[in-house]
Amino acid sequence: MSLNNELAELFKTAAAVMEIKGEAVFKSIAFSKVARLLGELPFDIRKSVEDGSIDTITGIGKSSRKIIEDVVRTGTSADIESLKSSIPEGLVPMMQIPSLGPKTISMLWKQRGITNIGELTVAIVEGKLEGLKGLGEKKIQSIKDGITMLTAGGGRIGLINALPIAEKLLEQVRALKGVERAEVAGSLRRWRETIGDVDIVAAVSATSTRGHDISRAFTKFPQVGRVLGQGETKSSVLVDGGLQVDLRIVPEEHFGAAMQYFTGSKEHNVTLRGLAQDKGMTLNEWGLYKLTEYDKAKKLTGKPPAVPAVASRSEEDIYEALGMDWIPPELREDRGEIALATAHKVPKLIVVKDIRGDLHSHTKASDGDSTIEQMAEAAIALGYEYLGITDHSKSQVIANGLSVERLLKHLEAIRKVAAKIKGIKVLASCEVDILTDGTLDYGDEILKELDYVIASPHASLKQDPKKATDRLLRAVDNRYVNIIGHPTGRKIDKRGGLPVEFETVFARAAKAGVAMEINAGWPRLDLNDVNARAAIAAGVMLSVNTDAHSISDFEQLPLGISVARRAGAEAKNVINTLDHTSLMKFLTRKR
DNA sequence: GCCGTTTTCGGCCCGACTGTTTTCAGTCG
Repeated sequence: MSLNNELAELFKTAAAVMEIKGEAVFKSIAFSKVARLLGELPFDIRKSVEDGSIDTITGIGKSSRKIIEDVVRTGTSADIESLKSSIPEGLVPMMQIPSLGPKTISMLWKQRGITNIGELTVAIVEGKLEGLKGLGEKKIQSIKDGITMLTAGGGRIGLINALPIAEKLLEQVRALKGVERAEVAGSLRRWRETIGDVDIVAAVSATSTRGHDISRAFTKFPQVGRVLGQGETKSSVLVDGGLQVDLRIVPEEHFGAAMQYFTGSKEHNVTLRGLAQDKGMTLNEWGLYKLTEYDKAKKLTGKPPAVPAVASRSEEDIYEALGMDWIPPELREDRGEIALATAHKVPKLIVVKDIRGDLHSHTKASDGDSTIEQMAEAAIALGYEYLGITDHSKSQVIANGLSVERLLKHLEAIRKVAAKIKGIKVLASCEVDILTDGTLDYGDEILKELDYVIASPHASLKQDPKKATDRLLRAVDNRYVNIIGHPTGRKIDKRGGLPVEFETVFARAAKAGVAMEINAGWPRLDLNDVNARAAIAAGVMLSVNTDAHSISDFEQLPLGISVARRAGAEAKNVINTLDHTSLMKFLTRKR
């Protein structure tokens, strides 16, 4: 784990400890913010400590800075250690249990001596929680269920698995009587790589009283396994497979506000609501309101009041009323997008249709399922101008990598297809392994025979940062290398991949004219959004490819595009939006 | 704990739902 991530974990733990101890909530919020910040920093925090620029990072104050400096210099922080040792270690992981929060954990500890999830499980089974204030039969049951869900590996599921489930449910919701329109919100709308739950917002006409019926009908869908909650405006269920799905029902005039609110992210919304306050307004799931009117009415009724909203019908209205451009959901992570929107400088994000060809694909020659012709025909059907055939190199024995002899024959076969087939340029290339020390799997005398070269790490993905960084640098330096494929080799939920110091690699790649791939194949999505964002900032070109091993794999392109969009990429940042002539200019300028 | 062209002190986002409550605390997103 990188130092940034280690520190992020440290601050996360510290925040949890403070919550359990019941310290001022804003302290733990501040530490949570520092944790998130560190996890997303595109550079090594060590550098900021050394050159003093840590002072300029908003969110890191005096206390956090001391903790970070201590850890950088000595490997540990006395402040954090004493905080951690002030409560039993096992209490912190209990925070992961759904429906169990800091207050209850603290009570369980003080009144029943429970200090970890195991003891809690035993206490429930033995009926030792009875008689505790606020813990009735149902609450205990929901804690029990929460533990089961957590230990079953519960939590987030992959984007690729959530998409079809959500699509089906959306269709069913739209078909319900009284529903005027419905859309998916939440992290799925933001295309996060993993999804905690699916959020669906449904609009009913302003005069409709069908909220309850719709809510009820939703909980009766055939794929619903369990109903977690059901109200007039909101229902939560678990569908088969354990995924939580929330439905919110709002009058149509509040649809935009509800979509904005439930799309999140939470951090984006918190910042936005702070901004609304600065402007004398308040923003909630019902709309944007003038604070004076809203407060006055709320004091009278004690409830969210029915005063006219400044904006609520569409998201565009809300952002506009706050003085900014509408922000694409993929950017709503509080990573600077609100400042951009206020300055009217929101990037015109790349879309799937901008892509003119795929530069990473496999055939039967190595470990693909289809022939060169089949892949080319599929690419034509997608409207592509070009397709790069990039089978594996000789070290990928498991993937039937090509020996030099087989490669030369394969190149001939590709060129034969290229000459014959109309309507697409088929490029003869290869996905060449970047070996452990950064040398490539073929010598230059072979590489120069290829139209271009994509070089990727496949094995030895547990190197230390220095070795991993040098490995990629050496590949970037090769005069024939044009693209670094899936630069870290990570697989979502399976392995972390190489701990590359990307600041260094990106600087070199920008200078050398080497593109970095966003591999759209699940579960790679590599580079990820944060690294791709840093690449763009460093002036590096990206290449979004599917790494297709069969013609159906081309369909995964939207996943890669979503990563590019989350990184703030425009078409001009991605080489395979170029027409064929411009692309070849890019690919040959190093030679 | 962090922040500041209204503030170095006094703020800091907001509502729904649940359960166990006779008016609210805890949790969640």
